[in-house]
Amino acid sequence: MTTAPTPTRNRGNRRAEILRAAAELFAARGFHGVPIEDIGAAVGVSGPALYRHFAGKEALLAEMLLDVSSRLRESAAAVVTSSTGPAETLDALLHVQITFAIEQPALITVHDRELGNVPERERRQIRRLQRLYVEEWVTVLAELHPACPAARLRAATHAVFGLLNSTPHSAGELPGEAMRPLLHAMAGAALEAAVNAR
Amino acid sequence: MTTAPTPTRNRGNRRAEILRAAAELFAARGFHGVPIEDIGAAVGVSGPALYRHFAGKEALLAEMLLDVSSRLRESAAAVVTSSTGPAETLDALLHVQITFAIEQPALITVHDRELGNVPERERRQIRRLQRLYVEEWVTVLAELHPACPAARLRAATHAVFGLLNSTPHSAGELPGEAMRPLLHAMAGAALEAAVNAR
DNA sequence: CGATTACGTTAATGGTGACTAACATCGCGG
DNA sequence: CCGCGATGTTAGTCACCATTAACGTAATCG
Repeated sequence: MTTAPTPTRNRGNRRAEILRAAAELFAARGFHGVPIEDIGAAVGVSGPALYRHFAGKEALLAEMLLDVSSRLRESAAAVVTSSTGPAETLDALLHVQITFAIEQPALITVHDRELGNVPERERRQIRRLQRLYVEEWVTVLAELHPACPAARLRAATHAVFGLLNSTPHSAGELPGEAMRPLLHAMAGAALEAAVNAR
Repeated sequence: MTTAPTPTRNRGNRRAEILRAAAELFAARGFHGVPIEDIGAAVGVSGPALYRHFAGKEALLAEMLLDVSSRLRESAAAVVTSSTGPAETLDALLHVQITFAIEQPALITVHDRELGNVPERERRQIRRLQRLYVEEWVTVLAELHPACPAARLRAATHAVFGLLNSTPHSAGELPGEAMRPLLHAMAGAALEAAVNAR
């Protein structure tokens, strides 16, 4: 206990710690499979201490997913506004999503599994952010391939997300440094094919 | 008389019905999110009637996942043994997985989310089948591209599964008839790109 | 110094849900 | 006709778990 001279230095820290630990647990065992006591235990406090930081289990999940989806959406928006051309923008979007998938596999997993357990109100916000994120991709793709119908571009985008988010499954197969360019190449090729087929 | 008309026919029927309904529910709300009563209700019986057909909730899940993974593995094995060449085999494997993903999205979803809730014993069997299934893919890919390291092929295979299994997410976007060739083209291109490493 | 705030702790409490018991029904083979 | 196996039903039972109560402790601030 040598590292705690000032007990109050953990102001916003504990919250973040809890969110991180909960993400791992939810990803591994599912929202309903994780008792609140386990979340506490994972950060060194036990059980109902969580209620000092969150209104409840669902509120915790909601904040987690809202955070993820707004971070993704913001990154995408930033990339789009600061770009020089559609091809570069697409590359940058791929980079964003790949980085996220490789660095935060638990968050990605929870993000597309547990939306149904978020209370109605914030679920709508999250969905809105997700939709906006997808639309950033579709817009860029449409610029590159105006002839391709939007529905097809949307489906292709979802498929590419599936490809990139597979990272949690192939965790041990390849080192992260090899994974990144592999995913980039595969996703790029898949999009190219989606847009050209027939 | 081996074929009893009325009495024994419902036996296998009801079981299958339950498995089908449970798959939908598990896919939508997660294993722990579905009370056993809801499963019963979905097939018109109520609650504990399930125990006439399965040893328990986990046993039901186990049977479901075992069935999926052995069906996939068997289809793959059949395709491999009856094929004329590696390129055609790969096409046939793609066909198998795409058909499954499009026709049984709920099963696919549950299959890669809920393995953790299967009791140890049958979890091992399921994992074995999954591994064998992946190895069919890797073997064929290795024949086509002997220079590519197996680990890379495995990672690429998982990524392609992620792409193909994204179907549940992009459900409404495109009609199934358009979805099939799109997925095939994207997956093929992604594999091609994966294998042409730098 | 109080007092308030921030954070934890350990006991209830209440609801939910898996599983079991006790009790029908019904189609059949003897 | 009788027993019986297959299949359901409805009422427990018993754990588990989210949430709340009631109760410390320590630091900040007036």
